[in-house]
Amino acid sequence: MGGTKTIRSLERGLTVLRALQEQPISSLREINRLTGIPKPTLLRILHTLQGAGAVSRRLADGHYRISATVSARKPDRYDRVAEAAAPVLDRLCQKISWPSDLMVPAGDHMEIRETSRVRTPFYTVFLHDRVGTPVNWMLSAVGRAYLAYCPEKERERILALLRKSDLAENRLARDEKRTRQILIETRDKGYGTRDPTFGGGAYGRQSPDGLAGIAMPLLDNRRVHGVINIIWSKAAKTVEDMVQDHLIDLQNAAAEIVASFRHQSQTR
Amino acid sequence: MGGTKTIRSLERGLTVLRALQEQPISSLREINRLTGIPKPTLLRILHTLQGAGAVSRRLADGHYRISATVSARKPDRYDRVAEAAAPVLDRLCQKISWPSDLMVPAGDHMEIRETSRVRTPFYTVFLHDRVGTPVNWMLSAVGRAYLAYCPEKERERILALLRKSDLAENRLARDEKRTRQILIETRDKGYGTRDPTFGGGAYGRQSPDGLAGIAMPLLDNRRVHGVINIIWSKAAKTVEDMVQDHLIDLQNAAAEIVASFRHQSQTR
DNA sequence: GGGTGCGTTCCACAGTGCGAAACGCTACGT
DNA sequence: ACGTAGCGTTTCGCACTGTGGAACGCACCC
Repeated sequence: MGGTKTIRSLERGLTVLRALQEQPISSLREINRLTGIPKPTLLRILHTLQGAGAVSRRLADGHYRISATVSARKPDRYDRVAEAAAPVLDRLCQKISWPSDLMVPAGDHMEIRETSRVRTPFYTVFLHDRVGTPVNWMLSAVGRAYLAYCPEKERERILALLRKSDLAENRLARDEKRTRQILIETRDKGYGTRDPTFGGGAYGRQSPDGLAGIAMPLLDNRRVHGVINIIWSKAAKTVEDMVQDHLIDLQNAAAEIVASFRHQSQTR
Repeated sequence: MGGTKTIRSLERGLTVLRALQEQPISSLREINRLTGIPKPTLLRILHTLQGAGAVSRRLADGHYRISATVSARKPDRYDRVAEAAAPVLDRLCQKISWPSDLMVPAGDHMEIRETSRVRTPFYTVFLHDRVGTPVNWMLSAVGRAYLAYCPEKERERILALLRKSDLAENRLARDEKRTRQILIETRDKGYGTRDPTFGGGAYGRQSPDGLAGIAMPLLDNRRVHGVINIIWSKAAKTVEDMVQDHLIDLQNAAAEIVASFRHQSQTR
């Protein structure tokens, strides 16, 4: 056992992996606390693990995330989507300068799981929302895109949940006719847009965020793994112009995410 | 990405892990071929991985085996048992000088999945059989122990299979009454023993191996994960003496294997 | 008994990993 | 607006760790 020499740097690398298995998303500081390894060394280790595809970084806050192909416990389904989405959203943001989010269902709201908001030059505009921020189903571009494309059974379950809600922003769910029409329109266009009255977030936000967005489902064989969007200052550009210029990019991004997600699933 | 330095030794360690994920049981030579890393370096890496619990060695031939807690694809159920059994069988062999096997079901026969045969001083006596060697169900100590303790449904399935067989050594399965009696006796004793006519192996072996054995199921909550035995030269010791001296050790070993196997399963 | 294929050990050298300290950036508080 | 605290990142010189060719030991096979 301890007879021949062991390689310290490798031991420490594995220590980091084990720490990340217990806490799958961690900041540098947390990994440092967990492992006791000095931060400069950790940085080198994490760089190496990243190069080997064993960890990736969350765009939103730079936290380190263990890759699904390494993690021992089976990861949350949406974590795997987030991992696949991160590099694609990053590239998209480099290209079009406006940021994107990945949103996933979370009960009576959607929530942000990944975002390239910090990667845009104008990022101060987008600071309100972080990973985990709840977003309304019925009024948001992302919610509408999801509902329009998800399987009927799932849609019914979500709508039933919303109908029970007393919140003003969920009231629309009770108007079955208008709901249906909105979803049909969404499918016709091929992307989701905000309700004109919607100012971002969920559970009634104080002040509107002044943003606009278009949203596209991550459609994979009739299942929807989440939604990605493009968001921008309402003042800077009309929805029509954005669609004209970049809908195709959003579509490509969605396709790419789904493809790499499916590839990753195969290996497992 | 490549901006900051990466740690070569860690990269290579991960390379080895990936190689082992593709080929979960490999000799040093094979890993060398797969990775291109020189053998002395590999030895150090594998030592380190072993110390971290990421790989273990097969007793039988020293091959390296990726640990179930690291392997990306879900491992064969019995591979996990073998991994848990290896160190226990090793210790047992150190203690009592006679070797053991771990046997698992494999259709119309059982098969050796792990063994401490090479670890005993007298190991030339036991060289006939290796990992993968088939062993008869009805006549062997291990087969009888398994059948005596496995769930009834499974037992019926196996016996039905054997009744269809035309081989001489499976004929006993058609004698329902005697079969039942043998299993009852086995349960009464608490361990399996060979049929007096049995000379080892399966599918009719040329010459009897001159060994005797006692066998104990790896019983876990009504499921049987396999069987372990102790084998020795028939000439050296009677079954009674062996039971007297070491049945308790065999029982302890079985319990220990099941415990560590369950622990390992929890983590996953 | 010589040959072959592997695993393992040795050892001298060079490059690699190391971490304290300094730096930069953002968020907060006042 | 300014100061402070908390993190992530970069620097840099030193020590030591990882490296791999060569030699060894051991089974196994002609």
